[in-house]
Amino acid sequence: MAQKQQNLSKNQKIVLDIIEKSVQPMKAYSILFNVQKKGLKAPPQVYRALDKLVEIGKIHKIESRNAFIACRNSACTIANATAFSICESCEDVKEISSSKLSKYLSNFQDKEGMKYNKYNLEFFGICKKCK
Amino acid sequence: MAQKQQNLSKNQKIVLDIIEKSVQPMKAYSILFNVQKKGLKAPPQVYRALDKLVEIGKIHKIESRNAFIACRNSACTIANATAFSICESCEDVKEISSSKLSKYLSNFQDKEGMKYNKYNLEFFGICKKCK
DNA sequence: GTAACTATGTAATAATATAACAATAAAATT
DNA sequence: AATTTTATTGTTATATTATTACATAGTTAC
Repeated sequence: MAQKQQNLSKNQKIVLDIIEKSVQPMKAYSILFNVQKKGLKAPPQVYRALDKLVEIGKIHKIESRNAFIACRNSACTIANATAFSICESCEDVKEISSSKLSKYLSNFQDKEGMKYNKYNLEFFGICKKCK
Repeated sequence: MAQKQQNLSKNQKIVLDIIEKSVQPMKAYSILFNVQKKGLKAPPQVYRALDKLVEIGKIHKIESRNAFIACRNSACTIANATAFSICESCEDVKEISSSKLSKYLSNFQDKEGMKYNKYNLEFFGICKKCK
């Protein structure tokens, strides 16, 4: 599914483009290497774009892997409720889009009654292929 | 609650000790700095201990913060089902121990029926103090 | 058109983590 | 007790991930 790329700056488009073309999460320096032919030479150029893209929900950071993956959710503005399944063997990562799960977690309240505005959930296991 | 420290090596005890004394998550190099008086001079000494302590569930890594916190759960062997609440203002981190939540997540299955053996969940918000 | 804001380019460096290798110590086996 | 195996330690160097700081340029709002 193609994503709207309006409102994005030149560098943000370049970085998003390379991430969307990758099935798997990409590491920042791998992105940097891949966009050097497009003129982005230094880490801050990549990290700034990444920060913005994460902020607006176009991509998500897989925290346990320090890697970035394009958001494939229909809405694609869900920067605040993310869930992933990660295969510990082949490192395949998939975003989980379960409205049941997201409802459950968005409504979750801890004992002190603290209300959360954001969560990130990472599941680990062995995928079918690797079994 | 004091934790059993049998089976732990010298360096593992030293590192666990410093983490348990801290209310808040500690970063690896902050730990290193703090244990230098005890003779641990180099990063690998700390990282090895951290790896082992994470593996056996004595501590957990807060992935979004690259920091380590002592496990306060009664069982304290829960290395495979972790949930935290993180205040984005004061960076206060608390481990969530809700059997309801852990049951829900441990039983969660995605569309492809992949079964997970591990998860990590991080909630973000503003804590009561900071409100 | 100028002020305020956003984005860019660049160099340097900070922060986080691992590889590789030599040496010791502890546990298990005989 | 000697041997083998396994886990742990110490150390140097380096790899990987991310930010600071500053100069410049483009855009938007008034």
